Amino acid sequence: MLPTERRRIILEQILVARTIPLKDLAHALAVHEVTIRRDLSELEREGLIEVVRGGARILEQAQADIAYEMRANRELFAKQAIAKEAIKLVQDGDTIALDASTTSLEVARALANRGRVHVLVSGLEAANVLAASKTPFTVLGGTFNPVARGFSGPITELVLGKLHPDKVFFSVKGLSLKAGLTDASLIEAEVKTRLIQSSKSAIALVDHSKFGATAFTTIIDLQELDSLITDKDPDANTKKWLLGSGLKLIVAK
Amino acid sequence: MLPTERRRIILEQILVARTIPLKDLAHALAVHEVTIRRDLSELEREGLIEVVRGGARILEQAQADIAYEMRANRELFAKQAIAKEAIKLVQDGDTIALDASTTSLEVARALANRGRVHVLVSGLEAANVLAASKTPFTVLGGTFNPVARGFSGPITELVLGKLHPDKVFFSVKGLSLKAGLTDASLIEAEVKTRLIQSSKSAIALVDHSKFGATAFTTIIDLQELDSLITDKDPDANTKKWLLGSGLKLIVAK
DNA sequence: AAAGATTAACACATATTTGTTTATTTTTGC
DNA sequence: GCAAAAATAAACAAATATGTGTTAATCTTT
Repeated sequence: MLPTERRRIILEQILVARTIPLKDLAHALAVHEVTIRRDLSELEREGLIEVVRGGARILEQAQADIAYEMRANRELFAKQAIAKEAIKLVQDGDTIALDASTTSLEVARALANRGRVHVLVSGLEAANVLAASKTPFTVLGGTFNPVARGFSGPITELVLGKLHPDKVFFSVKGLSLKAGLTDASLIEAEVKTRLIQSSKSAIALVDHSKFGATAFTTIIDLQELDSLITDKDPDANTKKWLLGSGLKLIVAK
Repeated sequence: MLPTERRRIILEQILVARTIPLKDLAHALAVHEVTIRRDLSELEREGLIEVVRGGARILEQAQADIAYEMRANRELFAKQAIAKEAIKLVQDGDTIALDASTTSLEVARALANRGRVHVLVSGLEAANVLAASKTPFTVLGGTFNPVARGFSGPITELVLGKLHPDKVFFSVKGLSLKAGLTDASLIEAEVKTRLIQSSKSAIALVDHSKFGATAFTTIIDLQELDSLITDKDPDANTKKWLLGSGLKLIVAK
């Protein structure tokens, strides 16, 4: 195991437990206490945790970053498979809008260097990915939200009122029969709703871990959706409901 | 010399010469040809150059990135000194606008974690710096310009029409008696002009390497400027001209 | 075919990572 | 307060990884 990987695991552990004894880490990772101690100093130097006697604890200010990183890596394989299907829907000359989700980030990666498209992004990471490639893109603008690592708020709304992308790809926190497509934050959900309404075609990217989950607020009705891409077949009831609303269901393999 | 530094030098050489023989590099850097060869493979792997028989050549698509990096590092010390003076002008509760220049990037770094300010940025790098810190900020939005690594165009103008920051810090390409404050690109200059006009106070950041230079297009009249921060005393004539227009001249030491 | 360029294989020096041991500091129970 | 226990820090050593140069073999170009 690479030192980097070990440190990532340590961070994960600290994030869920908020505080963790050094001995537990040494035992769980089967390395010497001194090694863990050195890892913790390194993570402290990076400003992610605070070393305390007997172990370490999370720094409040680093929580958003770590949580984002974990979110981006969770079900990464599924997200990549979904992104691969997503870009099949993209045609030359299209203007593509992406929300600030980690699934859309994978779409941005897949879109990089594809050429002959213009991308509209609302997330900082997607902007960085596209800036490193040669894909032309426009940032929506707005106030930075450290949790979502995206831009939202009145400036974003202002810009969205003027733009009409051909296709919007977006992700959700939950997909359930009783609540539909839901998201965790009102402000982020508002951006998604606006994006969807201003675009000619809306495509939801929903990996299987979102099935059955209900988050805080509903984004849109299923009727407004054109396609839904996922990585596993949903259960029969959900499938029936999805297909019943007239959308195109794409299952990436 | 660190391998990284050697590779940076190689890139610089390739950028100016566009193509360079392997032997020249080996000789100039006083290392074995094999070492250069391995450096070149690494740079090729990173997508920055193409290895050809006898040496290497620049990849068109990487040119903007490398040029930006070089620009950001040129006169870095001067830029940092200027940024240090700049943040002395910032007061708690201020809304600060930054253009996409590499000097403003240093201001963003100096501003990070200062707290109690809201920053308005038009450059991607500054956004990344602020996102890593805890400083709240808003991105202007707009279409990404790979050369300036900033956002500009109609979307940016739209947003600027609505916002009125307390202070704007911006840099220029040239400062000369005959043309005033000038910049290289019309589109970028337009963003700067709008930024300056919408803000309550405009502060130019001009390191000494810009003295006497005239770039393509004039940004604003000196009269519209409140302060000018530089790192070396300009010549007597220029100084007289600057002070004569009623602005505050700050020389960082 | 000869010259030049590239690749591959090996060796050496240096840097990094990890564990062990020992000394020092901090905490805790009395 | 003091002594025992626990935690930390410092110094050293072994193992591994990385960077560099040498040599020899192979491939391109002219």
